[in-house]
Amino acid sequence: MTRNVRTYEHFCAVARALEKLGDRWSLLVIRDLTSGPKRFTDLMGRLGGITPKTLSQRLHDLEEAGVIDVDREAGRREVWYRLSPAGEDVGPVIDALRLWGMRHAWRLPLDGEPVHPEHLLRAVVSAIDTASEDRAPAHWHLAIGGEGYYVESDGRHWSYTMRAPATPPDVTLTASADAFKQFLFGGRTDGVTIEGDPAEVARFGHLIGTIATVVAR
Amino acid sequence: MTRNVRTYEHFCAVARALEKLGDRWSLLVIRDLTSGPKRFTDLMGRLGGITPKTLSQRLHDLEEAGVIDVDREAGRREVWYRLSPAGEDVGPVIDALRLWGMRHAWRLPLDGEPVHPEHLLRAVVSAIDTASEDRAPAHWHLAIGGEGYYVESDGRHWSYTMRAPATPPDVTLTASADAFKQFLFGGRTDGVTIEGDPAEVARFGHLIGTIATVVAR
DNA sequence: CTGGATCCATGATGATACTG
DNA sequence: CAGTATCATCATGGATCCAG
Repeated sequence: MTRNVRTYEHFCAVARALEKLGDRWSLLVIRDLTSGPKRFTDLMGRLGGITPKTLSQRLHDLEEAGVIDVDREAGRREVWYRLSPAGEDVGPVIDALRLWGMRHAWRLPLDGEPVHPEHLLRAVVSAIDTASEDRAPAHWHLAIGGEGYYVESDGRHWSYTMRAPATPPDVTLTASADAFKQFLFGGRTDGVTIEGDPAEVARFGHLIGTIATVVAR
Repeated sequence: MTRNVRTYEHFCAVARALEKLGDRWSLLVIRDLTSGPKRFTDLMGRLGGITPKTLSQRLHDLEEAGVIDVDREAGRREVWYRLSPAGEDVGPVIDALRLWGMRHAWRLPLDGEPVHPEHLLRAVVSAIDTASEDRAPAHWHLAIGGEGYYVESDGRHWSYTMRAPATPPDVTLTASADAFKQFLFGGRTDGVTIEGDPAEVARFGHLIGTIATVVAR
């Protein structure tokens, strides 16, 4: 509201960007909108710890900043929030933060700390795309906790998506959210089913291990 | 101090990075250390608007986070702050923010708003490196307000530095800080001296104009 | 039930002055 | 030069409440 107090008044594009994106929670709201439009309560559920007051204010600020668009259709209860084109352009900022966080601020999940498969998978994909030379086309289907997640390489880059690519998967993994976490951090395959051509499954296992080469020990 | 209150407690590398880098002023402190070690008062001077209390706290937090190293030599008054290797790795985050700020949060400087040539030049270089196909080797020497700034292309990327490259400059520009600002924003060459091979000078003028293609209008 | 708004407590930041 | 001390203000979190 009193946003004019929160400017830096530097003539610098970095400061200017931080005036719009730098408030607490703002970049996490954008992070959670990169996978598609969400409602207020969807965001509340993902942004564990945020209060409705703060989320409401961030959404207003980001709308005013032109970073998100709000769909309020008359006669419909739900309000949908989605990234504007400017909001989509924040992607590289979030990717850079993720990579830095993996390298320099990584730790195993605390007991009881919520672990969302999407955050885990984005970290894995980011590690593979950064640290592996293997970019041959591939498509993995991961069914985690009943939700479908997809990882693919188009031959040049690895990417993460929540919609199935047109190609059939080379590897299919099925697990609960907790079993998947155990698999990633401990290599334990209890409760994890992996199917596919053995060579592709071996490649999958090897690439998943790439994350260890990115995080600082 | 009570930093444990300021965690997000998400298992997500983005949130983890923001816990260490996301406080107000933190990324601007890092921005101003990317051009080399600085003393407390150097930083106070560049970070217009920060209070000594906040700067002191940010420096402590960033030291504790492993992002900066502090040189306190016994028997010497000055304390020098410089980026640690983890701090140098924040560079891509700041570059991504700068590009976003140029695209989506740009405006002309307000009257009286301090304009540091370094911030201006970094924006120019970022624009050229992002939006121009011309990457042929070059070296520009800009003497602005008595300080030397250097821009060069190694044939693949444009970069900014405060130390002179080994090669002789293709273009030399001399101006006061204000005249340089007028030159960049209005194309006015009053008080600006430009020397060099005419073809290289023309190329310089053209590339400087690249910034207009990056910023959103 | 969703999508918030309101009230209060506390922590973070700012303004100003001052010190080893 | 490199901060600290004090006081004021603002932003955020926690809990609760409310309208459609």
